[in-house]
Amino acid sequence: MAKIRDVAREAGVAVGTVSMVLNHADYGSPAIRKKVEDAVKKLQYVPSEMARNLSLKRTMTVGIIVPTVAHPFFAELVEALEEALYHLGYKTMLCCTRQRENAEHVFIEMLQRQNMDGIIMGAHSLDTSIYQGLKQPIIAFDRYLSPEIPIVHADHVLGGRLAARAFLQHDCRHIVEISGSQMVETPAREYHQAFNEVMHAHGIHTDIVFLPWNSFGFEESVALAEKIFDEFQEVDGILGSDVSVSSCLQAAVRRGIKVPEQLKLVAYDGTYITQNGICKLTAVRQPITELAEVAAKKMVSLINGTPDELPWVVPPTLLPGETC
Amino acid sequence: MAKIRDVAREAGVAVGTVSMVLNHADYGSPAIRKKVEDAVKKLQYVPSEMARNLSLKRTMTVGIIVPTVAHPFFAELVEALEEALYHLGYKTMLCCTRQRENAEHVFIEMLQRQNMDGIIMGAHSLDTSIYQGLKQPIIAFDRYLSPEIPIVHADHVLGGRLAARAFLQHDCRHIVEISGSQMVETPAREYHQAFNEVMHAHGIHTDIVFLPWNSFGFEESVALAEKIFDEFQEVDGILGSDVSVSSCLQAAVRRGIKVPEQLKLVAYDGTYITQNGICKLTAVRQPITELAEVAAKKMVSLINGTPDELPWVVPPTLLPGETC
DNA sequence: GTGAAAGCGCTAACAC
DNA sequence: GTGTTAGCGCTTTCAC
Repeated sequence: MAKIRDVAREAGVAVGTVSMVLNHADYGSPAIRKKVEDAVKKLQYVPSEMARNLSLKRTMTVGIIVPTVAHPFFAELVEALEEALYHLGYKTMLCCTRQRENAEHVFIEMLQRQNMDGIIMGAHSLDTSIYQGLKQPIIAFDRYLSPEIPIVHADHVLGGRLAARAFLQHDCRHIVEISGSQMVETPAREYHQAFNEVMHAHGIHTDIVFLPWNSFGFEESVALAEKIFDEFQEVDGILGSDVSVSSCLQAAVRRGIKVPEQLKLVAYDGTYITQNGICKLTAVRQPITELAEVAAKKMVSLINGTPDELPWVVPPTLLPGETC
Repeated sequence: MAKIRDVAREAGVAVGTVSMVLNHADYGSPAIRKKVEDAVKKLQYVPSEMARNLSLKRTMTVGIIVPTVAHPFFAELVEALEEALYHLGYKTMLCCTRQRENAEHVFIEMLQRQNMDGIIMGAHSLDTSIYQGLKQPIIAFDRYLSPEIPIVHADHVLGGRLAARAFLQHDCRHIVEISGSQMVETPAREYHQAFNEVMHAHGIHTDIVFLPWNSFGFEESVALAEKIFDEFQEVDGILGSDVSVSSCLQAAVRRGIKVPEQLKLVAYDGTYITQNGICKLTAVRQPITELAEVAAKKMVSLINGTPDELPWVVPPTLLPGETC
């Protein structure tokens, strides 16, 4: 493996010159540049990123922590983040914590070891104390981790109102809301509050049921759907995440409940699964791509210490469908 | 940020001693070890991974290239790989190529720059020439990339026969197979061959339709499902990937076609979506977790130059369901 | 067992 | 402009 010294020798210039030519497009005379480039080609020289990292004290790598990637929302999120980071010149390190609770500690430690320039945290975290006093850049995605950690999220108050507006166009009397675990501190909780406010102002009854902690599989969701139909016989509207609501749709089909005639459904998230089921689900779409772009850009700003003016909150939209 | 020199000074020992104590559990007297450990704690010393990498010429990082992560199969695969690599002490770098064709070049270059110790390649690749003459460890996942690149995959011949056996228990006369693009060189193609052999031996008619190149969305799959029902009115069995077949199931429900009475369905992959739809899909399950473990272990063996005896091919199983 | 010192390969400041 | 050189922080050989 050729190193920079070999290139310098081959080109008949100094090491520093090679480095400058390679890293600064406006350095050196055309003649010198050509000599260096020829030498690089001849020796098939590829600079060592590790040495570069050590010298520059950065890795151009951002870590993403999510509970799982086998879930439509996180899958879209991770893909969008990876894409956004890539275009900003950053690589993506992935950590899925669902199967091992301690993994986030390890990942945070990796951040400290400077293996990564920053972390975008999209996983639930019960123990937020690890984040206290961390100097390195962290951005939370739709999670309250600690007062100092900035957080990117959709405008869930608007989201809740959009969902409410959808239901209000019809004549629902009893709406069941499916929520994530109460243990998780997330802004997403606000959409239920905003939704309830509107519904109660209109005298509509709402019940709320909770998914278990750290539940991202379909199994729990299917089970919960069945339970809802068993417990709330008179339910005529359901609001919940894509996965929850699509499970409800399927359960409804199995039970011969007609959607949207007897039951209205609104999914919160609007990932690809709302568009490709038995029918298109009416959904509040979280602007995942935009959120990912904001998170990525904010992260780069944080790393470079160059603040930007991007808003931390992005508005969701209503995706019309056939279920409400 | 404390460095190793500070720790050495604090502990009253030499730099080399600190390094040895930290990296070799059996080095040094208990007294010395304690002195070092105390100093580490006092200074909150965290070793720099970058410096370590440069010295050791390795990164303990493996890259994973997939077309997308917003697809059940790849989502499960990536998660399983990340998990397996984690337990082997490796970090996971993620690259999704669906949205940018050139990304795999960049990733391969990163491999050369020693940013990663190896790559597990799960993406399609039309231009396999980049892989020629690469010295660094690459493992292909269910893809033929180049003769020298080893490949981990399920036993698709067995998979095809399992699918055939499922259909043969019923009285199908006309089966449509949905296949990935013909442009992709993958062992997975073999399951169609094996399946056809058995079916034709039993005098059963089969047709095959192809998904477009690089198609991993549900949209294409839904469109194809509709097309199949339009074109092949007398179809009474469908075999294809999870996504394709679940799209067919939904299209069938919309058209009032009774499953399994009028139409038998077998999904090839057996990801979580086969278990949580309108009904459980009968499926040939690719052993994703095992495949990921094999790939991860093989990768580590390749990196360390310590060959193992694990088989490269893992048998699939039949997941009983309600659709065949 | 311990300390000094030579790398690992690159970057950038500093003289020429 | 160009060449020299001192780091970046750690690992590990090699004398003591």
